[in-house]
Formats: sequence, structure tokens, C-alpha cells
Amino acid sequence: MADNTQGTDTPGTAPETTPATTPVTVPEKPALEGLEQKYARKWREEGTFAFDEDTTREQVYSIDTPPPTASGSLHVGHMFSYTQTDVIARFQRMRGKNVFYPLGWDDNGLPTERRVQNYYGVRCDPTRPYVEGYRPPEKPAKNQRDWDVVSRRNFIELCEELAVEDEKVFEHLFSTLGLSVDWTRTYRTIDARSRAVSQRAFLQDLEAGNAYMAEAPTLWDVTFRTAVAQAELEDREREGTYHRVAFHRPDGEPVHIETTRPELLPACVALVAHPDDERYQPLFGTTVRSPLFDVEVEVRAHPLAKPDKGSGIAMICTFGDLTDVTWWRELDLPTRALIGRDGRFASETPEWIAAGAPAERYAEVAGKTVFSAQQAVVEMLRASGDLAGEPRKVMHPVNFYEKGDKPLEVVTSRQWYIRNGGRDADRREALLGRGREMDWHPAFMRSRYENWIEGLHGDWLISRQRFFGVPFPVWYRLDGDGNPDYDAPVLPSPDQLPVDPAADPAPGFDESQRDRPNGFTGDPDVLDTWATSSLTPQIATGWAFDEQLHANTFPMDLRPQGHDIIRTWLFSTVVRSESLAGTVPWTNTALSGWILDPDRKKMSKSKGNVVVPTEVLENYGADAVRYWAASARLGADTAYDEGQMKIGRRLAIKLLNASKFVLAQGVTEASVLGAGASADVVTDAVDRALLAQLATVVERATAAFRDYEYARALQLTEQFFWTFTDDYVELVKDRAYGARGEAAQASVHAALATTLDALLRLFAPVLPFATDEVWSWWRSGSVHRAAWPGVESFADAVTDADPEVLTTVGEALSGLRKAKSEAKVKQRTEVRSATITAAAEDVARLEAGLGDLKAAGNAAELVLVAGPEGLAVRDVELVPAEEPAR
RNA sequence: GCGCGAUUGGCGCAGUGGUAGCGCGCUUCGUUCACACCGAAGAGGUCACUGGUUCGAACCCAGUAUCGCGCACCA
Repeated sequence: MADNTQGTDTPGTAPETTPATTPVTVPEKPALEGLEQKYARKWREEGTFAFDEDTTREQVYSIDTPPPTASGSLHVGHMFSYTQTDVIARFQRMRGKNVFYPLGWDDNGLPTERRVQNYYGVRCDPTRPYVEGYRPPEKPAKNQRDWDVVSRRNFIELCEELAVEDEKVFEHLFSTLGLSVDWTRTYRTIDARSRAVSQRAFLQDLEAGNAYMAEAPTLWDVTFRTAVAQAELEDREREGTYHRVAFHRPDGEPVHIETTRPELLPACVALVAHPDDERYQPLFGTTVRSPLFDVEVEVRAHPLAKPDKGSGIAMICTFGDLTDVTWWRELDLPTRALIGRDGRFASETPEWIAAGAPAERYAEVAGKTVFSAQQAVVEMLRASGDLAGEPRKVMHPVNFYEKGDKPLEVVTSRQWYIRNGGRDADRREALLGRGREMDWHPAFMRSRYENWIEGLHGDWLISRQRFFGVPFPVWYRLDGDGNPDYDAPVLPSPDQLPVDPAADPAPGFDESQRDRPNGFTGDPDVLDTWATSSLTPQIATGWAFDEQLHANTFPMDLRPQGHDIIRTWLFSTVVRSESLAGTVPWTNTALSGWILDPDRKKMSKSKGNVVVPTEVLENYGADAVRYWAASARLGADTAYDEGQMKIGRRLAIKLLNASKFVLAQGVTEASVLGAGASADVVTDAVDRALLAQLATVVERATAAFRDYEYARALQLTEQFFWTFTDDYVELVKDRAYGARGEAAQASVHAALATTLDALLRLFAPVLPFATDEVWSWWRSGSVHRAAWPGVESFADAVTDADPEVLTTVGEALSGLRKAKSEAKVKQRTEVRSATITAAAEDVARLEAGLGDLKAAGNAAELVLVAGPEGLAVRDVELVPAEEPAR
């Protein structure tokens, strides 16, 4: 990274307003309560996080925020991952970047479709005409059959209407949580612009040959009646039953195969065994006849067949699973498809099954579901004696649609695809290369991306036989018989987008010609939601709508997202950006972990263990919740832990109180080194040590933040903060009160003011509310538009400073406290005398801070002795409680 | 089967070559004028195991085990 550490030299952004010194006003009793509302409103009113359009690409840091499903439920996981992104955004803003931080709402897809249906009591039928000014029923009908049936356009309008309500709830949560998104820049994945971008991108991919239509075997969900893509698959262990079934050689000898899907016997096209399998080598090239249906099939060899599985020879059907598809394709086998889109066997007897007994047997399965057909076939096999032995149960993995609950079938259908490297080595390499171009946080997540690409079976199937979604912007001419011409689709021009081919007539046609011979028909399908979600960088940055904005924000700087959707959202976005722009969509990707239950299981609504985010915010405060989120590294699955929020809350309160103390000393902006005071004021070794430690913390925290290690930056800052309050502040109180003269006091004031100033900035990304509150007590503007701290402003004060002075004096103070603690007396008890032995260099350090040490330890006499041992406080003589202190 | 990650005090975690750290919890003490939504002090760990490299290993290398995840397998 070539970025500078300071960011203050980037003009036009993050202006630091430094008028005359702001008067200091500290509340009597600082508190966190109410800060969220106060500052969320203030930031919005003042446009604190507004993106400045008058900018250049170098000044911008743009974030491709995940659009939450607004119709979904609020979850603590939202607060977790969105906070992690916000912390990064705030850091970049303070470094002087013009942060482009829009937020979208994902309202395109099945969850929204279902919610709109149930909420309004309507159903979508894209063949219905659009009704101007349609209103849904007052109350949704109880029975689904009584629901209103509306056009796709009406359905989308209802969706947008409901989404507005849902989004308010999310926006309120995110706002209370302190997300510094630019609320004037929101989009919806179903709004007109997103649809236009999605359709335009598809058309561009089509023109470039990256999108194409093909008729091919496809994974099919019989419940949703739609094709599904590889990325939507999920393996589930299911019980299956192995059936040992006899095929018959011409000489009458049986060949036994084992199958979990005997019902597919009528769809059998071959048997296959491994080429090296001696048992079956004599059979390769010969034919056998299937039981019951008496269809002649070849015995073939293929290396994918596993000799140790079942009987070592498998029956290939069109299609039982994806392996069947592979064999079918590679061995160039015939197609004998029987299972339809409804998941039932074809009702007509297929032509490859002979009349007579075979056809009569087929009649037993015709029209049946897979389940019923299997029962019928097994019964017939038993009767014919072709079932060898008893079926036995096995557990085996089965492909499911991730949202479905019936196993997927393989059905041949005409679908749209986008090239994603699944069938094309060059493209695969290009996409792997893009993966290496991006910085992954954490880095090891890239292997998931690579695993996925290397395991792709085929191109990305993007058409869905659903009603709601972005329609394909495609029409087909119909010939004189009313058959569509798929080879030369009719396409809209870009300025017509978005279009709905179900409602809008094809260009050059009249609506009256719809579905008429020599007329046209609209493509009935909608795009996979990921086909639109994969374009969030284009949608958010104004691709095709605002070229200036797009040029200033794309490729984006950061994609934050969950690691569970690397294969879907992340990968598909890279695919689209590669084909549309020939570039990575972003240069960094940050993968958030999951929120786990205390028992280490992923939190989910179904388990009934969901915590309501608004209650958590109410109980602990936004800064505390953010502290919990920011304490977890990227990629780390994290237990839901309210204990961590308590710590965050304590830290935020402590920050308010410590700041109050510092400001009560008469410290003002003029005391801050670089802002008013000059370095030569800081004369005391303890003060110089504090600033030296601060310099180290600033440098290390900045480096950590730049590497997206915000949790480490927080930890460094926090640790320093506690040293500051527990040791430094205790040590210097005496001088701060002016007990040892004005020069000594001025030195403390400068150190206190400079440290407070830096701490507020360091904490600002994580604790935006408490820090801005303190900022308002003594500074103008918002800390969130102030520059990230650098060491330059106080570098002169730490030249040759020894940071160990504070550490060593602090250690000695601890020793005195321990003596009092062991004597079970009050910490304020006076020490008449004590001896401190330490290494020679530590004795020198103690001498440098002796005045502070005596004052803080309430010690009259401290004898310092140089020795070979480590630091030790001994011979502590305490003034008894009865004896009044001098 | 391939790949990735984790394994550190009761719990949650940091530490990536130089004398084991933080927070919670626990024990004891203390209402000191920033803070009782507090502070001080303390107890508690052979850093999963085995071997190797090194003057020196929680850290590097090889392997093992357990847990988690991703991908693949699906006859």
C-alpha cells in the first residue's frame, strides 16, 4: 500500500475545523444513555458521512456493502458484521479518504416473494396484464386459492411498497448502531435501476458470448419447479436403499447391479464398469437386457466407475444424478428421460419400451411420483425374481436445493447460462488470477474461492422458472406454426431497459401479436437472484447511469461479506466484473465470521436462540455492542458474548470519565501539541515517556488498521488507555493540581491533552458515540471528520524520550500498592519510608519520576538502591491508621 | 478423498524465535475529591501430542490426534 499514514494531505475531504479554541463544557455526570439518538441525528443532519462527488478515484475509498434481505429478520449477526465494515470505513474516512459507503436492500428473490404473498394475499402470474393503480385486498384471504392474482409488474410494485416498511426497521437499527453509511445513497435490488443494470449486463454478456442458451440436463427442484445452479446445491445425508437387481446377458446369465433408484430402470441406457475390472472386461461392448422392461443396453467401460462400490458395475439412467450426466455425455449414450418437471414419470409409454408385458409394467409407474414408482418397481422385481436378496438401507449424500426439501432430479430443459470457467480452462485461469489480484482478509479464505472454481462442473445456470425477479429481456419470433425461434432472439435497445417481456411487446411487434403464429412470445423466465446481486458494484457505483461516479468509485476498494457466500456472491461478482469490465470488482475482500451460540453452533432463527438486536443495543449501548464486534478478527467465528459487551460498555464509560478528569484540569485545545502547545513545554520525563508510548501505539495501531486488523488496533489502544488511566493519571495528579509549580503543571497538561486528543481519534472507529460526545466537550465539529492521529504533531516532545520511565515508575507504584494491599490498609495510607531496589538504569528512571511516585504512593521517603535483581519494593513502613498523617 | 482453519489458566481470547499475556469469573482489600456501570492486590497454565531444526520453540519444519469449515464423492 502506498497510502500515507496521515491522510491530512488529501485536500477536499475530512476538513479539520480549527477555529479559535472551543470553550470546554463537561457534563456533571457523563453517561452513554441517549448518545445514539443524539449523534445519529446530528451526523445525518450535518451530512457527516456524505460522499463528496467532486473527487478523484485516488481520494475515494468505496465499499460494496452487502444488501441485507430487508424482509428477513434482524439478527445479532447483522450488528456483528456490519460493525466490522463500519469500523474500517471510519478509519479510512479519518485517514482522509472520501468514503463511498452506500447501502442496498436485497428484495429480489424467494424470501421477498413469499413475504409479499403472505403479507398482501396475492400471487404473481406474469401472463396477467398490468393493472394501473391496483390495490391488494384489505385483509389477505386465509386460503391461498382465494388470493388475488396479479401481474409481475404489480407484484414488483407491491414488493417495493412493503420493502420500504421493512427497510425502515433495518435502517433504524443500523443507524442506532452507528453505521456511517451515506443514507442518501441506497438502492434496492428489485428497483427499476437495478433491473435495468441487470438486464443491460445480461445483454452485454450475451453479445460478448459470455451468456448463452442451451438445452441440457439440469438439476431441477420439483417443489419449486425451477432449475437450480451448482452454487445452490447442498448435500444432505439421507437414507437410501440398495437394491441388487439382475440384468440378463444374451446367454441368460444374470449381471447384478446395485442401485438406490430402481424406479429408474425404464430410463436405463447402459451399464458401466471400470476398464481395469477383470470381472466385467469380457462384457464390454456386449449388450444386456434390463429386467421388467426388456430394453437392450450396452455394457461400457469408464474410469469413473468404482470397482469396490456395490457390485462394481452401475446402471446408467437418464438421469439419476450428475454422475449419470457425465457418463451419458462422455460415452455418448442415448437419452431416455422419463421424469418430468413435476417430478412424476411420463404418463405415455415411451417408444423404447416394447408393447406387451414391458409396456404393461411401465403402466404401473406411469404418472407416479418417484417414491410411488420405486415401490411399484420393487414389487415387480420381486415378482419376476430379478431382485437378488433383500434390499439394505444405507446412508448416502443426496443433492438438495438449499431452500428445498425434496431431492433434486435431473431434467433436460432449455436454460440460460453464463460462462464461469466451469467448461473453459482459460476462463477458469483468468478467474483464479483475479482471485490472486485481490487482497483477502483473512488471506486463507482465498483457498475456498479456489476450491470452488476448481470443482466447477459446468457453466452458471442463471434462468429460473419463477415469477418474481428480474425477467430476461428477451423475446422470440414465432413461426407460422407458433414455434419460437430460439436462435435469433429479439432484444431491446439499452435505453428501453428495464423491460418486462411478459407485459411489454417485443420491439417491432404489437401486443396483439403476442403468442400468435408469426408473432412473438416473451421469455418466461427470471434471472437467478445472484445474477443481479453479482452486479452490486455496478449498481452501487452508477454503471451505465452516472459514468462520472462510476469512474470515481469502480473498481471498488472493499467487499465485506460472510464467508459462507464465497461461492455464490463473491465468485459470481468476480465472474461478472471479469466479463463486463475485464477487472477485479474490488481490490480487497473482508470475510466476516459467524455468530455462534455459546455451544459453538451457528446461531439461527430455527433454533430459537436468536437474540433481539434492539434489546441488546438498549441494554448495553451501541458502543458496547460495537466493541464486541470489533474485538473479533475478520474471518473468526465468534461466540455471542454479552460479557464482551459489558467490557465495551465499561470502556466507553471509563473513556467519558477519564476525559472529564483530563478536561477538569483546565486542559483545552490549546494544550494539545501541534494544535496550540509547543513541544518544549513537555519537560517532565514521565510525561515524555507517556507520549513516547503513545507514539508507538499510534504507529502500531495505524499499521494494524491498514492491514484490516482492526481488532489488534483496538487492543493496542485499549491497553494503552488503561495504562494511561491506572498508572499515568494516578502518578501525575499532584502535578496536575499545580502542587509543583506552573512548569510542571504545563508539562502534564500538554501530555494529558495530546494523549486525550489521540485516544479519542484512535477509539473513534469503534466507539463513535462516546468519542464524539467527548469531542463535543472541548472541540468543534465531529471527531469522525478529524484526521487519524499521527506522531508528527508531538514528535519533538518524544525525541530521546524513554518510554520505560512510565513503565518502571508504574511498577514501583504497584509495589507500594501491593504492600498496602497485603497490610490490608487503605491505598491512601501514608508510607513513612520504603526501599526500592532495581537495576541501575531503572534506578535512573525512578529518580526521574520520583516526585510523581512519592505523591501517588503517598510516600514520605523512598530510598533507591541499584542492585543486580529485578525491581522490588521492600522495607515498607506504613503510618498506622490511628496516627494522623502529617 | 482433497483443501482450509482451530487446539494457550474454569470460560472467551491475544501473543508467530528470546524470562507465558489480556478480559470475564474467582479470592482478599478499599466508598482516594474522573469513574461503585469503580479501584487496588492476588491465586490459577508442563501453550493438544510425538519427533526435528535452533544457543534458545507456544511460535519454524514433519507427523499424529481431536474439533470445526469448505470442496468433492452420490451407482
